[in-house]
Amino acid sequence: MSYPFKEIEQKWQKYWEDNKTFKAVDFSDKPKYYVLDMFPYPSGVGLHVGHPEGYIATDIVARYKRKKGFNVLHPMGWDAFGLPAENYALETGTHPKITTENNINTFRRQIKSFGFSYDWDREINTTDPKYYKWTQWIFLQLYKKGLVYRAEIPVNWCPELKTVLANEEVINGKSERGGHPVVKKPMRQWILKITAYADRLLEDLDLIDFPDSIKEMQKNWIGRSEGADVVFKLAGTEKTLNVFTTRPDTLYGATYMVVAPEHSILDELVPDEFKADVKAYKAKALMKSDLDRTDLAKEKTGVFTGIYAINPVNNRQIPVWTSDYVLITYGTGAIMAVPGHDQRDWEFAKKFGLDIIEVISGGQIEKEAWTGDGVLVNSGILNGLNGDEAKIKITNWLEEHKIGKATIQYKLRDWVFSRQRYWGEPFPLKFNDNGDVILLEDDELPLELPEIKHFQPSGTGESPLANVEEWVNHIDPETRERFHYETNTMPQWAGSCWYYLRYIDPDNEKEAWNKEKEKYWMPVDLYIGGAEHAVLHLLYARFWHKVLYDLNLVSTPEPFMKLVNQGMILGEDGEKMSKSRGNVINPDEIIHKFGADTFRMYEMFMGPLTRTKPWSTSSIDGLHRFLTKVWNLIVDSDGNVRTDIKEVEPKFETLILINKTVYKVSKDTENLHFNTAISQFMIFINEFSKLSIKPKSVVEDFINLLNPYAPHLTEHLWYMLGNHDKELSFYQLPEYENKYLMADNVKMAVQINGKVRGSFDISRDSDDSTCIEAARNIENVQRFLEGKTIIKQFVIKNRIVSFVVK
RNA sequence: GCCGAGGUGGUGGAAUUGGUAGACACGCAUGGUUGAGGGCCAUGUGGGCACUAGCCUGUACGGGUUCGAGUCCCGUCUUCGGCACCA
Repeated sequence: MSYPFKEIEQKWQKYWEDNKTFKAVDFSDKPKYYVLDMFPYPSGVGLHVGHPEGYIATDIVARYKRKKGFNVLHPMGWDAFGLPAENYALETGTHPKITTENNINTFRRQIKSFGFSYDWDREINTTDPKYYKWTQWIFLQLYKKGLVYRAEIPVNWCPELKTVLANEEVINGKSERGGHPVVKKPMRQWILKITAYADRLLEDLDLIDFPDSIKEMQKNWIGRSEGADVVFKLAGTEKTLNVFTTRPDTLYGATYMVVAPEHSILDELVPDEFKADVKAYKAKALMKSDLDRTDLAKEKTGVFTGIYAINPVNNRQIPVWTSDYVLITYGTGAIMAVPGHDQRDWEFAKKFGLDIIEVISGGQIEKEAWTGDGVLVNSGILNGLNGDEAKIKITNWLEEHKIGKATIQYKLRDWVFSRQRYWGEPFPLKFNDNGDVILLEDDELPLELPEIKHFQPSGTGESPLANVEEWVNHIDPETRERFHYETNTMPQWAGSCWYYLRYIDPDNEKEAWNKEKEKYWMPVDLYIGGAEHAVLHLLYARFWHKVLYDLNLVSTPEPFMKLVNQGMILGEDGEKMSKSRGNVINPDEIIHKFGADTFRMYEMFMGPLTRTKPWSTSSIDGLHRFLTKVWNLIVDSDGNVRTDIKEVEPKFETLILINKTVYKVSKDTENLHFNTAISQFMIFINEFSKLSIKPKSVVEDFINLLNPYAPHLTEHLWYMLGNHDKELSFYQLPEYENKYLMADNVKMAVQINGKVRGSFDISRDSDDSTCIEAARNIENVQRFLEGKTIIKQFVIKNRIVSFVVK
């Protein structure tokens, strides 16, 4: 059995599109609700079943909220810059623009087949010059605010492919394509000063409702740690060596120092007899690929530099080593090593025979470093204090002597914002022959990508744009001054950092968005997408938003109030879906066979939205059966409304059933517990279909309630039932009445020593003695009470009568 | 190694503040409808003993608190996600 879903779904999708049913209106007396999906990258393989999971969830919420009286903004667009289209162009010569357009058309068609209530008039595309004009404009605002700089940064250079690779293209130190070795090579890059916002990105996590795991990941990524900077004098020179430490309390235990192989003192101060060793070590460390680094993680390496530092607290001379376990990118690129109380330093000291001194009691430092708490020993002025006291005392001491101060360090690094690629936003700036940076004026935007035919990298690591002589170089027609454009482009994150703002005012040609509209729609109330964007996208977008907030361009400190990650959908074999495993499910086929409404309900019924769960094609039958039952409840075999649906007053039990359903579905929908809401729909149908006469008002309430989940079928049935004045999508949802939620009778269980020995029906809120009386009357209960002494008896209202016996 | 989230029937999964574990669905079994198949309807379905009322046992494993634990506490194992020498 089935029902004519194909006709119904086509009919209503066309109706909604023709009538722009779901157009979001700017400004309204109604409260607003902004529900956002992470927009997709339109890949060549089309939509897979994981994509729609989040989209279905947001669509149910959007439709639900609309029917609860909210003015809903629910948009969709395309994050279309990126590597795959460019790599495809390299292989086939097809321009990324063409590929992108084709892919978008496929994605749009597929997404529309689900009947989502997007306002398609707000569709955006990050590769559209009308869109990236404003991405460039925002970059200029960041630049003018002093948040952009250029620096030599090591990038992933693949000599074989003659190109620079993104981190995600490097797997275990080799290129994803071809498996060629990848090395670090310094190149000049544009960098955004995200570290300037580290503290606020951290603190403001408190303002937003994100999953704990995501907050935790962002916290770790930002990696704030409190400690102190300490200045060490170097023996025999006026130079000093600065370190950052989180354990200033262990300063007396510092027996040597380590600098990163890239540290500048290695170029200046190494005595001649050590130069060769140090140079060799540095060369080896720099040549190391990522693969080697992780492989060698266990065994410490390093060389003595011949330099000595002086521990300021005890004037002890300690050797300075260099080792790649100290990172140039964190802190000052140098550490004071306290082998007694840091495991890495301990291992290094053991290997190279350096002194290990105990300064915190409690451990056995001959066996391993002691990182726990304890009382300070062998520590001069700190002896006898505990760790926290010692930290404060020594930090004050350092500050008094002007050789240190309390500091906060972040793991977060500035954001390398350029890519040596064609298919991205060009930077809105140019250079004159002196190399000065000249920002483009607003009226020169967008700086469009030139049309090109060859996408080969230049061979020097520059982007393919470097080959386009006529685009790169130009001469000012008036001043005859020569300029050249930047050939790097922006990373894929750029467009997705602010797209949620463009939806608010997508056609605005004068400004990125209108401020009044921004004030009306922002912030995003609910944002749903995959957990793979836990850190980067969400952190970058939050960063841009905060900058825009400081520039008074947006009205909220955070862009997304509530974030939910949908779980991954696995193949039927419980493995991740992939072409190679052959377990990929094509949503087109499922919709063709069962219809969009069935697909929507199935994916929501599978389990909690946030959990990973395997696909099961046979389970879809159950949902299709359910919708067919709904159809058959109302429509007879001739296609007419059944005659047992009558305009009669519902019986009390029927009112209980529908009110319970309204209550449960409303509550579950608001909490995104779609699976249990659907279960309640099924319970309703199973009970209700037993009635010989079906009250029309109850049928209508049910159809109304089901609408956000199965919009096509319900819209159709609603119309069949004779409601022609307006779409069901705009009817208010039914409300429940409390008096029907509490049944008059309750079923209570009887426990003896905690085991259930029977149950009985009794009127709600009966007093304790009545309940005990009823419980004692049960035969099986009597059997267990016989010959026993009752020590205790009590009643949990409307639930349990409990006897404790001996 | 560290951080985070999980572990409930053959399967996906339900279970207010601790209060009748397994809702709902898939699958399976039996019966009905049908020329047959499919579909649909009915009944049953954690394991075990009785198979009628009922009893024992059971939510990764081992302890504990409680009249009562999937839920709370301690320990262990395990799966998934993230980070990875961050001083």
